[in-house]
Amino acid sequence: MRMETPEIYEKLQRMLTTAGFVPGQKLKPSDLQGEFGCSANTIRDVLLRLSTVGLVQFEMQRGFRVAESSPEKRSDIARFRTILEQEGAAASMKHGGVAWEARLSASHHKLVHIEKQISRDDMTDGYMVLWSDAEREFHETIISACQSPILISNYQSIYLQFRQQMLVGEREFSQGYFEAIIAEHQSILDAALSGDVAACKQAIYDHMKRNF
Amino acid sequence: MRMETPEIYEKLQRMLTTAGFVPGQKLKPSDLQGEFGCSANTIRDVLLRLSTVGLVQFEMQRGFRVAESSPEKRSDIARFRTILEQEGAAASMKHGGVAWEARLSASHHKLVHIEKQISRDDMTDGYMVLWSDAEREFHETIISACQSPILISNYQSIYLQFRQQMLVGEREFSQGYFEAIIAEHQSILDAALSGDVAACKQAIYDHMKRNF
DNA sequence: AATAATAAAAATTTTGAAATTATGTCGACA
DNA sequence: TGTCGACATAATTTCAAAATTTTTATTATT
Repeated sequence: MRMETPEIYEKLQRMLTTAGFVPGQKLKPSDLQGEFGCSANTIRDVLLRLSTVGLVQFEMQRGFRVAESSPEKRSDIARFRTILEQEGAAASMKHGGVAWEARLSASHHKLVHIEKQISRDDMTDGYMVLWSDAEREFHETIISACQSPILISNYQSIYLQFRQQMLVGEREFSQGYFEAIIAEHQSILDAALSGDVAACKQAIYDHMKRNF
Repeated sequence: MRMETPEIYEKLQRMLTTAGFVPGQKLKPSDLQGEFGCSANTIRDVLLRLSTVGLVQFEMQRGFRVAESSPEKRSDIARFRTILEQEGAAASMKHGGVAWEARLSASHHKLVHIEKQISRDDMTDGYMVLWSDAEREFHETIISACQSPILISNYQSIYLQFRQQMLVGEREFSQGYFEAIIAEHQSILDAALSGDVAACKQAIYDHMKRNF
């Protein structure tokens, strides 16, 4: 299966943040080469880039590994993500305006739709991927009007790392879990639209604190 | 002049954050190859890594350029750095303890020594490099006890980008400039040692706000 | 004279192989 | 029996050249 380099990057990023790989697993360019139909060096380039985003661990002369996972690291990433999302949300509320509120409302609506589906029964893999994308879009929309490209790109990076860490956690995706999440997302939306910055920061904290 | 890959990375990073390059300047692997005595592909690897840290701009099929510089970008980076340093400092004050306070005190002492030298007359290039390193060490020490590896590595990255942006600013390195900076560093130290988190955050803000 | 098309040149990306470095196995010695 | 060292194997890094793409220069056409 022949692929262009940007496709390979996307594909590997998705594999690293959704499934397929075990933390700490070795990533040999010569092995992956066959899977993507390119040379080992092209894989190397891609892995090198993924390593600086934190999804892949790289050591000179020792090759690449899937980033390790630990409770401490999970907690660290969650806390850092909280800081960025709080600051980004506060700035968005300041600069956002009606257009931003509309976009936020829309992305939340899409998210809720999927979450309710899952909350009932449909927890198939396909739906989880859909949910994953919708959740990311909602959270990225929250900070999207912060007028800080740097904060946005750093947030995107940390969000992917967060996703990667959550894979191994294998927390209980029980009924109550999704119902709680639905309520939390609603709280964040309400606070954001109400204009109460402190309340919004608090809602984001409450949403994230289970991962601390 | 033959160099190992890690050396090349260090050297290029320093060149990008101290002098030598014009923002937006093209960085051709085939040109730099001669300078470091290695193949163009090795340079490519290094530039690829530097691009994900934000010091170098990379576009598919269009090669590498020194990161662009603009007042908006400078301001963005300064604001983001402020957020990270404030949060990092607050966490350090919480977890730091005496050992951290001692390290902070020591790095500040070194910094002041150099700054007073510069403030008098000695603004030669060599001293500026010394000051640059001491300033970084002081600021990195402030956040060093925050117990968040992620925050620390992100801070280091943004600090380098900040330095790079400051190169073109060419603000007035006048007498009063350094005297003001000395006072600001002192305020940060005092607040950090006093245990007043809010005051420390304020001092950091006051130190950075000239770049907003 | 200006614009579009074409051709030449330059630069970047990809490749496959060579050189270097790490890893694992086996046997010798304590 | 356990440890250390040498050898063989595997993997990674570096290289130089081929293939692709972009950029520049030239020519033709309106």
